[in-house]
Amino acid sequence: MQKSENDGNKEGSVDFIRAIVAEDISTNKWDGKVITRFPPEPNGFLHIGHAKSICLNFGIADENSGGQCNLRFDDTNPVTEEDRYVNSIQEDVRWLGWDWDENLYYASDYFEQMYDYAVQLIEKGHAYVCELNARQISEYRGTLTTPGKESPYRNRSVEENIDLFRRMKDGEFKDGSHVLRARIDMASPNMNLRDPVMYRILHAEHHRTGSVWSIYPTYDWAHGLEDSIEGITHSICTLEFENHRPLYDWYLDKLEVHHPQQIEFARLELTYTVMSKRKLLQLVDEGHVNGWDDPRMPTICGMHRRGYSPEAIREFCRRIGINKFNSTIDIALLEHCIREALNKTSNRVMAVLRPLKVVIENYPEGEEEWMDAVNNPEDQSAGTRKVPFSRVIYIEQDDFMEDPPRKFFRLGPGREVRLRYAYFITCTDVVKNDDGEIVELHCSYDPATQGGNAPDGRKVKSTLHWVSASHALRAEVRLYDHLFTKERPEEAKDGEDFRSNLNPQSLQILSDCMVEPGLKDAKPFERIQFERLGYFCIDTDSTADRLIINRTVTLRDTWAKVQKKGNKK
RNA sequence: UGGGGUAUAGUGUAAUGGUAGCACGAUAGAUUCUGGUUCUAUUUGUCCGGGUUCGAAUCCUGGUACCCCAGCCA
Repeated sequence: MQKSENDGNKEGSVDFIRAIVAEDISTNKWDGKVITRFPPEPNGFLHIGHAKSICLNFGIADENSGGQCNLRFDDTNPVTEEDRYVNSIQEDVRWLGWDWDENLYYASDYFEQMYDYAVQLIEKGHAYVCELNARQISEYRGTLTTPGKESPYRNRSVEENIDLFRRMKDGEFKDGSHVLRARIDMASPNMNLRDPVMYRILHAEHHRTGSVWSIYPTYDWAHGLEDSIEGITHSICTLEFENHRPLYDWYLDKLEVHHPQQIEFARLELTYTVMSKRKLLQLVDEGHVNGWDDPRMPTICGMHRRGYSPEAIREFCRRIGINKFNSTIDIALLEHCIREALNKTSNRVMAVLRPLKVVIENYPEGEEEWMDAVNNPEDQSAGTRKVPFSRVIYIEQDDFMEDPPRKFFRLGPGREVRLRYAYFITCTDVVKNDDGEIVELHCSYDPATQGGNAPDGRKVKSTLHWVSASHALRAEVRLYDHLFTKERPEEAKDGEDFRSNLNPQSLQILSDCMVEPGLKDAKPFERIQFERLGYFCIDTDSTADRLIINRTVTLRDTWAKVQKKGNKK
């Protein structure tokens, strides 16, 4: 995984972060070491945006000899964090293909040391206990254009601060009554430097430390320390923390401890979806989707269930690059990456989503043949299989038109097409019900075309997939489309929000699908291609007697495009 | 009206003073027992204005636009 040879351009072209790392190695800045970290807060599920960060941090560690990437849970806020998130995050990172070896850490492991650091700062006169309430602190902070006011508690003695801080820790005070603040500059143009809060009182049960602490460090105080304690060399984070860097610098300098280099990059945005934890949570809570692992969600577990492969996600993260400005990636690139990966790796199967019965009248009743079919034309080693053929089969409703337009190559009255791996058939009759709907086709077959080739060399314009009626397995297939109808779901009318752009057709359930019998023992998460339709994945809801299958993504479909264009005219 | 960032085809990303390239998308064609895959071709770009230079996406200068910051969230 050396060098992301960014898409065929000159070798050695790397993103600006990797360039910094390479430079630091060549100058021996950190004794040639590279230690990064992925620091999620265990209060939610990982999504594709996190994958970008994961691939960056673990990727850089992986590409450099002796590199190391820590998985560190930033668990400084007990009221939102839970063990189940710790578990799912580890699962997702591992599934994506990364390994933190022994380097699994928790911010809460450092609570004692952070407390000592805070005492040091107090002793040096750099921190004080403030008894202003939250609203007052906010008022005293001033605004973007006007300086703040100093807290009346700002000039307490060191002794008094030490005593008060200890009592905060010992649980003597109520939530919100006291905070520990850094003593910096209430007039700083950078709001983060206007005496930021370091500790707040929270009588809450922490998922790891239980009730031993009644004060908890804020992110801004804790995060730089965590990196410092772990000896992180390159602390990679997202753009919004750029404004916080001077504060982290200040803490680390006052403490005179190891000082990592922070580098900021832009978070991932994707068209037709939302990425913020808050919005994703809302989708789940309000039932717009069926949980965090709903295959429509951009969560890692959702994409896993949908049928995405880790390789495809990693390739996507490699291709989107790293930058310092907000950009929105076209979801078509993600879809391209999954098609590219699955084309090479997934076995082909025939399945009919919307069955149309076809009776081959000159084929002997009660007879069956097992046709040879190639499992994966892109991979010889995948071998072949046998597919049963008989007198009554199903084809796709879309593959027949009674009055076909010029560009429709498939079956129509009097037309001849090939049944993949089977025979050429010609439509001889169309059977309709009382409502005029087509319910059945009668066809004849040419015995000489067994296997799918005509000895006389005649061609057909199209090849259809099919299943034998008496052999086929029934299945429920879930078709997914973009979760939102707009490229940028946030762009909603006045008084409405992103939910107004939800796509009512993002999930379509087909319950009478027919698939090859070979899928009998398919297991959840198994990925396959249904020929001519798309890539699919066995869903976790699947049981021994009920096959449930997700459509990951369609195949590229030029016929659909032709149709669309026709409709517009 | 404060501070911190950023600007290259439709989208994303290269090019650190020397031919603006690549990918995705779109379009056209070839091949094909998947209207898939593969292959070929076409299309569109340096935010704007000055300056330095033989030569500027790159350096200087003046604008413009967008993003972030006023949680005891991370």
